[in-house]
Amino acid sequence: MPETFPPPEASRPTMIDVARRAGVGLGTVSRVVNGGHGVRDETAHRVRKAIDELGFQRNEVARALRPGKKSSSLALVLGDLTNPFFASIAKASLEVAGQSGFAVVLGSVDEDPEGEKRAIQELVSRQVAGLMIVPDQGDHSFLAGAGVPVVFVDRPATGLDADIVMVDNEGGGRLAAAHLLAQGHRRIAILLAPSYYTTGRRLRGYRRAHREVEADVDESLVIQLPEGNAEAAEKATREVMLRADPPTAIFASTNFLTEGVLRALRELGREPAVVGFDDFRLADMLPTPVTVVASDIAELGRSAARLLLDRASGADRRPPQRIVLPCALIQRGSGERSPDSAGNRRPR
Amino acid sequence: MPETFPPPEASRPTMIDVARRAGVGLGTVSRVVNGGHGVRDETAHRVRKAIDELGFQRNEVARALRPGKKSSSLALVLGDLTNPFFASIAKASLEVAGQSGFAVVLGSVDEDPEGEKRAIQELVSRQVAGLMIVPDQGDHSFLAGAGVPVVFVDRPATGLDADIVMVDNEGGGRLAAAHLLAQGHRRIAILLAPSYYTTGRRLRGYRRAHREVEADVDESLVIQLPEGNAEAAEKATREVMLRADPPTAIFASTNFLTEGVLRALRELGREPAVVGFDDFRLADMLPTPVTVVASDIAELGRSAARLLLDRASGADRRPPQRIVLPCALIQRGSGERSPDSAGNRRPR
DNA sequence: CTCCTGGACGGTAACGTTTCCAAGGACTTA
DNA sequence: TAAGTCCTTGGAAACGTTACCGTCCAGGAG
Repeated sequence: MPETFPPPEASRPTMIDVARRAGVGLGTVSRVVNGGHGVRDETAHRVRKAIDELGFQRNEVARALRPGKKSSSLALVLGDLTNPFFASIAKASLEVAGQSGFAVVLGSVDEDPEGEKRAIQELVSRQVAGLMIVPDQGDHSFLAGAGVPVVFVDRPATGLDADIVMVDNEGGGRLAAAHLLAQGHRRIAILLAPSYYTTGRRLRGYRRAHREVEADVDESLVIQLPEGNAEAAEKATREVMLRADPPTAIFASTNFLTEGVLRALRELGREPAVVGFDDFRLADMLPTPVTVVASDIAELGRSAARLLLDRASGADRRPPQRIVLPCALIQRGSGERSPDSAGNRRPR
Repeated sequence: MPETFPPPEASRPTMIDVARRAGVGLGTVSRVVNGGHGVRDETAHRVRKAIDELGFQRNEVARALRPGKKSSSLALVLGDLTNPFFASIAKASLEVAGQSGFAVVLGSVDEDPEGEKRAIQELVSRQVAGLMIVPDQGDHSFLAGAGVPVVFVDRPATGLDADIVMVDNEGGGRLAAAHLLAQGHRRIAILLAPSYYTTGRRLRGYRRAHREVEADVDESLVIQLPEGNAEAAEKATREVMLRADPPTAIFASTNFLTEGVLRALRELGREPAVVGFDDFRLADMLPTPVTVVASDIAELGRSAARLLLDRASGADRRPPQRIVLPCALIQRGSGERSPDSAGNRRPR
């Protein structure tokens, strides 16, 4: 016979069941579950025994219903998890939250900025204890009255005075450009993903590095891409390298962009110096290992989660914090090519 | 003066506030919010107006408190999000769930199998509507009475008769080995991560491919690694390649293992044929592009989420399903090296 | 011995929603 | 016209927990 699947709901035991079994009042069970202050040892023991026997587990939803009590979940709103950058943030924040018994609810936002707002409000309606947001531009003032602590990650947002954890983008951009300039490069293309706050800062660092050695920036080498993916970078690289006056070096301001640059260069058989922003897996295994400006992305996630947990618990009442993590240059080869070697060279 | 931060909680409006403002009863507001059946258009309109004016948003926690009503969240329990394999699953399931208005609560389990159990029970206590689990071995019978639908992803688990979505591991293993055998390879090492169900099946396919061409398997080339990471694979590869009778080809049964193999080979300057299981970013950009057996990982996540949503809504009452996705061979170069070229060759 | 104090515990009112039931009105049918 | 039916609506109970407010008892002080 066709058995019914799934099996019928077995209702889980509640505190009332525990109280009955232990022969105590409901309030006492609650006290035991929440740390057991003001309960005699012997009573507490009896309650704990009943809990074990029944396999009782507190219903977190009912708990979160009480006023003031937010649920023990943090929300994390970010873009494409397939991007190792976001994945690292997610993993790290998950770890920190988990250590404090907090779960993490994920909201992904590949779509419009309107989708981000919707996702955030959805999460707020789930009474999360705090929000970690990698904002995709746009105004976040609608969160002002939500009564939920917010930490922005990787980039700031307008309309809300909240904590933020980010990377020293300007310093990193400067580091990359300065490294190339120091080797004599004077025509350094920079590829920028559209409208990200971060890339704007990286560009600033790039300009500053030029100023510091009194080099001019050829504005035609500051390339704003229509999209932030590898394909756009590949196309742009192809175009700029085929110009009459190609750059001798390329600074890709994002890990995906770096990938696109490398693809285009392989196809063209050209080898300008290349520095990428953000490290990526296998960067050291490519035909020419890739020099990058890297930072501790995981720490970004960890700091955000820590900060948020402190805010949520009320332990931290300081004005909004601004945590900036340093960047470091990792030299692997692609960024150490001299300007002369940038010309046409057909490998293999 | 030091202003207090964060600002005091602004209590959000409830249905009761909406009812008062619209001059209707509480039940009517609920009906409107849930689709508005059985409410006169004019009344519904008045209620919606009040909702907009107050900026009301349903409290999902209170909603989930009602018996039978699970929260509109799915749980996803998996290992390291930093592994693109898991990240793809997470992203895809997030997308599908989001389209149905479901959030996804993440539980990560890098630790012991005991940690997995704890994480799962935590999520159950949050009244999630369903669980997607990438089980890390071990018995899952403790979920039998939980009354929550479960879908296992990528590998089965014991102790619970639930839906499962996975990849044709045996077929993929066979595909890889057969490809190498067809080119004359007869000494094909296979690297296996420890105790994963999946790698066991891949080994099976490897053996089957050998049987099909009546080739013997040299058992010393079936290498069980102590750990499933790149370092272990690197070490094992070094050892096996330095033996008197090294293999002419290597089949790495996992994306991380493939990476380790490649590192070791680069260091040794040897070039046996290499086939990896699971595609990975930049595989085509390496000095010798890497041939892999790939499957649609995102589809794994999508299927799991779809199945779970159907179960949760009660729309699907069939006995446990078993969805198996196919694998395909992607030839890029590393898997097409002939047995003769496997010898010592120091590139550049 | 009586009164008071304080710790331990039981009971109960919320929290915000959904759902069920009953009531009222309009309309149909005989 | 009376009875019945359907649609709309309001009200109240319930979900499982926490927090508050009593009550009870033991023990100490007067």
